[in-house]
Amino acid sequence: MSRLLLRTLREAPADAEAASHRLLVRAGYIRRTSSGVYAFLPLGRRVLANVERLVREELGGAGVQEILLPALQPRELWEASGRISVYEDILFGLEGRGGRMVLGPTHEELATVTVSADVESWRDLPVSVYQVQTKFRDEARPRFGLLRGREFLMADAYSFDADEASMAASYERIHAAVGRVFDRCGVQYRAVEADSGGMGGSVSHEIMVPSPIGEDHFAHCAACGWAANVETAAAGARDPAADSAGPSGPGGAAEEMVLHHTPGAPGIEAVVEHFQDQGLTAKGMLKCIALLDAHGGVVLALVPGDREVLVSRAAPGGRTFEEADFIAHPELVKGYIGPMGMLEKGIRVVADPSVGRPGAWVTGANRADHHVSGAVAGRDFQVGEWVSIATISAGDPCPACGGPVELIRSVEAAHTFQLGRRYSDVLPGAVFTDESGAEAPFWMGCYGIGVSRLVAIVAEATHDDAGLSWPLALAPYAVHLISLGTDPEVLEASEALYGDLAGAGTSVLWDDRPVRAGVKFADADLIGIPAQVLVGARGLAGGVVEVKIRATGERSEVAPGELAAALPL
RNA sequence: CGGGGAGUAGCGCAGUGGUAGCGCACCUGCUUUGGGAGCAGGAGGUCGGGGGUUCGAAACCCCCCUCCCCGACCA
Repeated sequence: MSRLLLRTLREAPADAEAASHRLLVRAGYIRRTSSGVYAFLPLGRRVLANVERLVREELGGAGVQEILLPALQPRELWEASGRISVYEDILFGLEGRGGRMVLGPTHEELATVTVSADVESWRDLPVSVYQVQTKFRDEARPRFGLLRGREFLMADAYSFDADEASMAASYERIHAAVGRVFDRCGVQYRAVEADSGGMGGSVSHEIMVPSPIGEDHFAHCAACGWAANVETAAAGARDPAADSAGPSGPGGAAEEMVLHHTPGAPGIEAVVEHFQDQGLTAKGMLKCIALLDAHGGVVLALVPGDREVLVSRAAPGGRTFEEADFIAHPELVKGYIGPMGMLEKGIRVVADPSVGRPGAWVTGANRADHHVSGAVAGRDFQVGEWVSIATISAGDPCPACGGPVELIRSVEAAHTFQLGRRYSDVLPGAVFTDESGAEAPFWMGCYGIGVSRLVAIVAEATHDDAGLSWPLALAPYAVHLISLGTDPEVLEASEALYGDLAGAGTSVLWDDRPVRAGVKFADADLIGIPAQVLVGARGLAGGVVEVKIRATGERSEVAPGELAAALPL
């Protein structure tokens, strides 16, 4: 340890917010070099290598073959797959001699063309590959140290199959292997239904680790175990009485709609404020969101004012209106949209079932600075399609069993996708010859594990006030051997123990520094190696050394000869 | 991208126009030595960069860069 590139800090950098970030920096595992970019120092590198080892053992054990794709990718490949527009904002671009290049934010395109070059026949399938690679994403806001960086390490796997059923089987097998990586890290996690987002495909799951610093939420049903990311989970059918029970505000019992002048009040909050003395809450507002579907058609999505619209359900492949879209569609007045007459104008009106509850709504009047009250579905406006498009909230019924769901803050640790033919359909040569002799595109899956992120997740989950506390599987060393004092007898005994342990294949960090005991204790707790072995003159006089288990603080005294048996290895 | 804040020694910070400082860390010596020691001495700075105001700028003004926070966005 006296020669290790390591300096612990008593104070954390001011910019470190998360405990994992502060401690990893203080304990000398990582150091920031620019926003969202970190250097791994010797201790950090060893933890990272341990995550990689688990990944290799589990994915390799599931029959996935390790490859290494370039980080440097031709921009053309992204243009060919059509993902350039989705990823443009976060791509690091470069000018190269051979044309424009990008630093890969992910590797679906490259994996597809690389594997397809060597797979010609259905006889070669299924096949799957993985790599552990640095990804580059110019994140708008890097955060929490290793948790969200602009450069980070990911293990990404890709499966190739001849048909959909086979793809699903590969997906099951590899998804299970991904789960085992997390089992071995000792973190609590849950696989939840997820949105395919920019990746494409249909079925998708995220491995979510509950954490107070998580940036995502998932909905979870304790009764049946159903779980889904709130970005994809639609609220289940609710008791209409529950939704209409709240005050519906002005015009609640009106026979007809009433026009109100509501100057400068776009948005739910402003309108609720305007009518607050009449008891209006967001639940009594009808939220109307203008969307463009995948073909450029206008969709008006209706949900109660206290909910958000799930764009991926209301208009699959579509997006919300931007400024230019409002200019192109003057009948939709930004901030004052109402559903009245929209269906008749040929606009698709999609409403969440909860919009059909009894009672009237307050909503936009399709006229600047005006809202209406007393709007009733079926009487004052028509709905074309009833689809569950409202976000789920805590307490909503579970879509699977009807029990109440809870929302859990969490970190996305891995994400897996059944991609189908999203990439093989559009990239050149991503075909094989099937049993009938015809050319067919691959059925693919992809699987990403945030390797460097996992280091932060585990640090976050296992630390205490004194510092880090690694599970054995990820610890930079298994044993922290601490020599107390400079007594030659102590150093001699320490060196002998070091030799015994190392000889038996145990990784040992030996604190042979000529510093005071207190400094060593504090550093050892900060660094968080699972077992500490204390060698001091006091113990040696009685023929023993001390063992301290970092996670529990449990201490015991053993004879040096019996040390190996006393350690949790 | 919008709003807010911050850049002074490796880390944490003070410094309202007149010789650039403190704590931790670092180097030397002595004492100390089982939970972040004490004393003495020492080294380390383009005060983020550029321009301006001034006899004089770390400080005041302008531009730029970097970093952080809230939001928007996002496998």
